[in-house]
Amino acid sequence: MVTVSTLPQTRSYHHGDLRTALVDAGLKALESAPIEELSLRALAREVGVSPTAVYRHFPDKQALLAALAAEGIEQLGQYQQAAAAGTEGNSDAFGATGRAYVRWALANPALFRLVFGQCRDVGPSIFGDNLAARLLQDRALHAVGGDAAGAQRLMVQAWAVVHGLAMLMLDGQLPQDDALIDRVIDPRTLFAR
Amino acid sequence: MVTVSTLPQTRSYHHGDLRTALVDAGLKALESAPIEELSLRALAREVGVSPTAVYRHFPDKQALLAALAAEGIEQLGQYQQAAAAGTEGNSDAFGATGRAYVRWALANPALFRLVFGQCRDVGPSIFGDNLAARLLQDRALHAVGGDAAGAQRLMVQAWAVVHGLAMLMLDGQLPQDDALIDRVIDPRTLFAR
DNA sequence: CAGCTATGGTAACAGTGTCAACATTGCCCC
DNA sequence: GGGGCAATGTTGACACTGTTACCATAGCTG
Repeated sequence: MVTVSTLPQTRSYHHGDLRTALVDAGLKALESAPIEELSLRALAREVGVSPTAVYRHFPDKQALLAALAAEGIEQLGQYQQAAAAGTEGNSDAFGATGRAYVRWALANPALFRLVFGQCRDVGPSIFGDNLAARLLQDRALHAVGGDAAGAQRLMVQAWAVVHGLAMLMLDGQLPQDDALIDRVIDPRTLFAR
Repeated sequence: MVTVSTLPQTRSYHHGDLRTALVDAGLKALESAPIEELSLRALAREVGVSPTAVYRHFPDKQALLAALAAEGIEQLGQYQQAAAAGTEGNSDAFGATGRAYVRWALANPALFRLVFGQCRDVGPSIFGDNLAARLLQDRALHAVGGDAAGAQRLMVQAWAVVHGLAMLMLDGQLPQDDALIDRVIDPRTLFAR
């Protein structure tokens, strides 16, 4: 997504596509600042519009944040899907998508936090109906020998490891070390077979 | 900690022990409201003091939050230690402290978030020099057969699972189901031996 | 072209963190 | 015991925030 729309040169009274301009500005802001420092007025200023114009497109700040989070989910999903695509049938597909999850989080800290702080049901969005999700589910089923409950458990365990590692690294509790990611997310040592 | 100090009945100009009163009020506020809704002025109002009196004891809001986080670390550490105490020598000491970690997080959501969002180096505080920590390290060493690097990896993996599960449950991504905690944090299925 | 509706702007309000200047108090030392 | 000083608390103000009520513009539709 992120249709840049940097063409409001016509400086007319109406902006043209304020909504996506705000979302884009928000995403850009989140690249270099934490969520708490994201202000509606600053965004409006950035886009060259009055503070209250935002309210023609979002009922409140929460709604804008939700829109940003939706973009984040989309991007994370695509990133995971891309990571999984290269490893079809590979026995390490599970690990590959997990490492992609963590790397995306480290690359987009504020957006990652926003996604999980703002959205309910991210799980279905990520583990839902897409390539990466089906790969994971298949692999989980194989790993536990066709036991559905066991596969469910394995999925949650995997999600927890990956999410926890990302969070601990984002919060500075663990070094953001690429090699550490590989060492921790290693299906050979992580889960009992 | 949490020395209640509810004895400012003398209504003198000076409060007596404003600092701990503010910390206590902050901890109480975090029991029923998220961090973003915690305001210096509200806290001062609660304690019966002018907004700027806070600045005689904390250089800024960040410092107050840090003090609250320190209390949180203390409490979490004690809770873990208590959980580990009952399982000395037990083969499930590892799992027991992990489940305690998650349960404490669910019981103190805002404080848990504050601890990990505010403090650097929580790891050393928790895995440092205390009963729970030594239990964990011993158990990790035994599990991997005396290999120090392997034990380190196991510790990080365990922390990640536990932290991730707590976060996902706090953020509503997974149901806050007690049975689910037990199912996920199960050393028999979690780590390869 | 008239007018309605979508979109944008102005002014204002309550609330926030923070600073500078002033007030009060408890305590130490002569 | 009294003087003075440092610790502690207060007042007033500033810049900023999200949000609302009301007004202005402009683009589409009849």
